[in-house]
Amino acid sequence: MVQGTPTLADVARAAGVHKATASRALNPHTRGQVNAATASRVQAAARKLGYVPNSVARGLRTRRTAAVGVLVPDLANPLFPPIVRGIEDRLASDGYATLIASTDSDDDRERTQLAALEARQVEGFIVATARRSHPLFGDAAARGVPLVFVNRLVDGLAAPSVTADDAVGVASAVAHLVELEHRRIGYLAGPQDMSPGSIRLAAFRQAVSGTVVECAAYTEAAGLAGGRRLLAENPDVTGVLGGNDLIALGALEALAEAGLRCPADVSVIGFNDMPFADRIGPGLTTVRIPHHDMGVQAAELLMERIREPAVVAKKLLLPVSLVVRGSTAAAR
Amino acid sequence: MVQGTPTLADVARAAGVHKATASRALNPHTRGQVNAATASRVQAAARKLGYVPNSVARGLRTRRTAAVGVLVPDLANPLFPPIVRGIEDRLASDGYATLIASTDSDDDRERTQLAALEARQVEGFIVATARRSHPLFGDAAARGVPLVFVNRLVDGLAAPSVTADDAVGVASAVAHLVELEHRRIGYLAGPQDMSPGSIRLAAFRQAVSGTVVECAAYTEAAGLAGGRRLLAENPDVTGVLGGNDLIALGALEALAEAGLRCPADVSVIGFNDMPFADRIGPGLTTVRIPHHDMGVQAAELLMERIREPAVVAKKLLLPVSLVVRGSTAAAR
DNA sequence: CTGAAAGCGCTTACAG
DNA sequence: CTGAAAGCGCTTACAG
Repeated sequence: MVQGTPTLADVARAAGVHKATASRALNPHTRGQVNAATASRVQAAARKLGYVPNSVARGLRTRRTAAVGVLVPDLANPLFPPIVRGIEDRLASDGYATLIASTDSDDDRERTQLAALEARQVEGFIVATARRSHPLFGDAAARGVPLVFVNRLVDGLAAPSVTADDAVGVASAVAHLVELEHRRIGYLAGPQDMSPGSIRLAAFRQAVSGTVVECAAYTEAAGLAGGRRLLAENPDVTGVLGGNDLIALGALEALAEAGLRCPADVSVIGFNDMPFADRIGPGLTTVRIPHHDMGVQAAELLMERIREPAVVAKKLLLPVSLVVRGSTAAAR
Repeated sequence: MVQGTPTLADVARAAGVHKATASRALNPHTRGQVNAATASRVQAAARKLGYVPNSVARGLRTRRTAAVGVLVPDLANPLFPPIVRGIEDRLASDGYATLIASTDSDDDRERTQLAALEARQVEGFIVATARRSHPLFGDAAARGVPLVFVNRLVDGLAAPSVTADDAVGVASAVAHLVELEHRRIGYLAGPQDMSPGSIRLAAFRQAVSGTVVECAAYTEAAGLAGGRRLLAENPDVTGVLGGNDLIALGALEALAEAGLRCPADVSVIGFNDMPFADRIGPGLTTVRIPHHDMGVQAAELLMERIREPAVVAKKLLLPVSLVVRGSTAAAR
């Protein structure tokens, strides 16, 4: 009598075969090794008993858990959910599970979470938390842990990555402002210790000469503080580019504080096209990055890496597009 | 010579003890059974080798994987990330991993994802996808799978759950409109096959008599369609309550289409206080639910359930609060 | 306090 | 084509 969840041994007994045979009959890869009649007998027994293979046992035996760890700074940050959703979709299509961990960009939590997920024998990681100089992930890569970075790059590390084409994004945002005859353009840069911050800033400097203020974080609060500083340093500015949408939102607040209207007095552009950017203020003009697809591609790259660890690491730059909304208008 | 990741056997060899002893020395629960000197020798060896226990092997042996499955309709829906973040935080503090799956409220995907996570031997589920009548989860509960519902209830199921106090939320929203002297109030109800939809609608009906339009989904598009219908049926309406924030956003669009201003002509209230509700339109007045805490409490309840499966199921109603912003004003 | 053995549920060379 | 055996890396009664 079978009780609890049935095991392979139960199925084998019910079908009158050895459990090795039952295993072969049930696994699509090995089904060909089994007599067709036997195989269907086993399958019938499995169905009848409601047998579901125990993934933990299989994972221990095969050393393949079909699970992947995803490290994000904060799942509640609107940038990440669509990326994670893309990851999840791609992984699920290969039967892989998504283990998610928010690190709050805290070194200790990062280390702990990475270790905990490694202990669970995940087959690889998708990392959205990396700073430009980040020994933790350099070490992991060196240890041979399959790793793909998404929306982030680590300096000097030849690991696969999927990022948006930040440089083109900034260039097209600046071009848009220039076309609207803005001549005094300010940039509220994001933190320079993460790759998007430095890449976008470099692109801004290459595109135009303007006042640059570095914000302490990719947050509204930091954008507000940065916006105040920008207006203090350069009160005549007519166009402001934010390092991301949240910084741009903070900039909108700084403008309002200063009694300036957007876009009548000052145009503002964000970056990322986060959810509801179209509904905020006059509608935020921003650079759209393909969030969901970034997740999908990152998962795809990781699957490749897991299959072929030796293959050369690809760095994917996904195309961006400027989305023009109400926050930009001709210079006054 | 040890190569690859060290196992318990490697540690035992290095410390000159049997692996059973090594296991006991390394596990806080059993450390007391081991001579203190031996224990520290083992721990030193483990540290030196960089030993990390293999969770998969442990899980197979102990039947406890320290992993939990979380089922959401769509992680990219702004309602869920803060809840999931709360879940994750609470689970991580007990060393539990969070396995996340988006189901798109599709029956097949739900079934598949549930089965896949069960096959991975997760110890329980937190379910945010449940409809009021949902045999899948009724069956799972009957099978003895530990289950906690969050933001959703299943009719007639005595499973633990964490929901916001929807009835009080709607009552306070209506009271706010009434206080502002609104007399013609409309309600854009969410889908009635999910518990928040029916609970909120019942609360609305109890609070006031007004025009009710049922929206097909908790989306902006459905809110727009519903808003149009509401204005067609009741052009004099001065106060609109949305079944959630997204529906309220759609209502704002419907008003704009009809040439009505918010709040000058019509006041609008949402539900949930999703991220950036304060930045949308005139600032959305809405009922705040404690997203993060709902996640934390749901995880807490699940941990209890896993520890004590027989204990009576608690249903937690978390307090809500009306957040008054620019989208509501005195009736014209 | 420690060791030897069994076993969690699978898969997979190895024989036959 | 099928079976018997070993083993993935742990934990835990059972002896001693």
